[in-house]
Amino acid sequence: MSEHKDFIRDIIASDLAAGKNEGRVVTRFPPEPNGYLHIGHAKSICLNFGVAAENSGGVCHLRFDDTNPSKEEVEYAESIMEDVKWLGFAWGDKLFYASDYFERFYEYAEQLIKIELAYVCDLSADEIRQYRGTLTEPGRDSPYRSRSITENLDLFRRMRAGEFSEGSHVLRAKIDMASPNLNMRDPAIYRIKNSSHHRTGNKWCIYPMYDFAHCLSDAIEGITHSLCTLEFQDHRPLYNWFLEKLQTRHRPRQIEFSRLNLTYTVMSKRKLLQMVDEQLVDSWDDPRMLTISGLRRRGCPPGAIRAFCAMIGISKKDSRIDMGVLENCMREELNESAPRALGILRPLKLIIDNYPEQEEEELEAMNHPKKPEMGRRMVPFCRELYIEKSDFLAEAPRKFFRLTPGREVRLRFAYLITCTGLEKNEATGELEVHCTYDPASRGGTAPDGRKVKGTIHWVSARHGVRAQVRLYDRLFAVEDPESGVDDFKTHLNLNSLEVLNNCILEPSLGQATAGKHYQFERQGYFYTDPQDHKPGKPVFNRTVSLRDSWSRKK
RNA sequence: UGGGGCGUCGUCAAGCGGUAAGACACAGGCCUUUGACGCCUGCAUUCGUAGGUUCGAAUCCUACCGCCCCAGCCA
Repeated sequence: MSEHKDFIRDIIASDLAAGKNEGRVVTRFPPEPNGYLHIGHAKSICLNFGVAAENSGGVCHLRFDDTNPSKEEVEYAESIMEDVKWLGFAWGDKLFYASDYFERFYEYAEQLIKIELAYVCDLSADEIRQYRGTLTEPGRDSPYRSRSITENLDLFRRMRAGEFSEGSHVLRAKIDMASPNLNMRDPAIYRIKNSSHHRTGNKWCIYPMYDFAHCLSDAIEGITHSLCTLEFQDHRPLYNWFLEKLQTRHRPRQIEFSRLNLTYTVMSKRKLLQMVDEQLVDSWDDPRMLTISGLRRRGCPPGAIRAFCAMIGISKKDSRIDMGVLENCMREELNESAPRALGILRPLKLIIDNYPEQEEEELEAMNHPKKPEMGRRMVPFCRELYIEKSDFLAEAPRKFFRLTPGREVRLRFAYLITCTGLEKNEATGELEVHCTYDPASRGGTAPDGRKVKGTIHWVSARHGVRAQVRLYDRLFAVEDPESGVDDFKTHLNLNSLEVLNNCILEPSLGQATAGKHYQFERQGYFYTDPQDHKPGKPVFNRTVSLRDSWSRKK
């Protein structure tokens, strides 16, 4: 559990100390089911569910903010529930839908009309915009602003009854057309929409706007602290206005914090949707996407996302967090939990000239260098192996601790070998590295105790299994794809996906099941693709590479 | 030029009048059968700028500068 203190937790603690809300702490995570959740939502989920969990008796509701049927779908609602669960949070029986309150919202709206604080306006959308004024000029009252209560009630009821066409009428709050806060210039609170709703079907043809529905939903559920992002700061006066005028029993307190931004990616649902629609990525769960489902498919453990959210904190400052922070959280968790294995991404044949042609043996390997309880396994060894292309250099600098003619290295868990040269196989045209091994060094240490700095990984050519490995990189080539005048898509990293089809893995991985994490030693963390991987037909996604101070130095 | 916010290390972020936490990144070193992991060391005389109050200011006051959000019948 995060022990992090931030200004929101401070406020909640002091509200509690002041005896507010009868000591209750009730938060809510209120997604609109119009897209998939991304890591920005995870920040909010961790905050809301986290705050509830940290306070005894605290509760966090999951509430779908489904007031705009033209954008919402059950598919999205289902994915959202799956994602929240996967992240490790439980809402128990506190699952709500704003649409379940439609009748109550309607009653509240009539009440507002009866106290002369709402009116039906016949202006068109365009006219309303013109009447609203600008940032520096006040707006003008709508000619329909002074309709009588009876007339408003009649009109509003006929709106509900479906007597009017979309756009012809709207119910507005009567506040102040001269307010410096544009949200207070008689905002629309109900509009006519002839679309069928994913939960209420065709029961309604008028739907409440966010500003009206959200505060009331919070009040109905007895939310104590309504946490949202910075862009809603200007809506807070409106939020409070509705609750005060309607004299609701509960008066939740809205508190805003800054959204999450990460380098080399975009975060808005709109842009993610665009990437999916324009097939710049495969789908919402493309492992390159920072959607929860994309991260999951990539192999990011939920705990890494929680650790990340705890690490970045909560504040009101606009920020853009380095993608490296997220990657590091993945490494940190996977380092603890992922069993090790040997796998060659870009194979290069290695022939041990003094190893008998027909001989084979099994060598013991640890599944985790620091956790003996994770066990050991046997890996087959023979005369011909595959090693990583990048582990051989015909002409190497002094600091290159890998294979190069004349130099000795260790084959992980196996033997010390000395490279004798590189040759081209006349028959196959394949490049082959040749070496000799020291039979006395079985296991990887020489009896004479000589030091060998380099250790490389390998897979038996005779026993290894072929696999597809997908390497993912950041989706965008620049830190902030949204800055500047260009369309964000012009900054796409064209090499964000590399598919390797000739990878050779140690045989034990051939039978791995889908949805399993491994560390391929010296390379990174890999995850058997939940959809495409089958035992016998392995497909691995690279979740994140290992840190590599060697390549960074170069 | 209206209103609402925000400005502390490269990036996040503590600090709430008593003399700049921590994390990530970065740089060295140690360890090492993963150039991984781990461990150690270093890394803001300074808190957007300029004044002021005070024995004392990142914290209080004033002015200025910069960045973000708002003119949906989206959320």
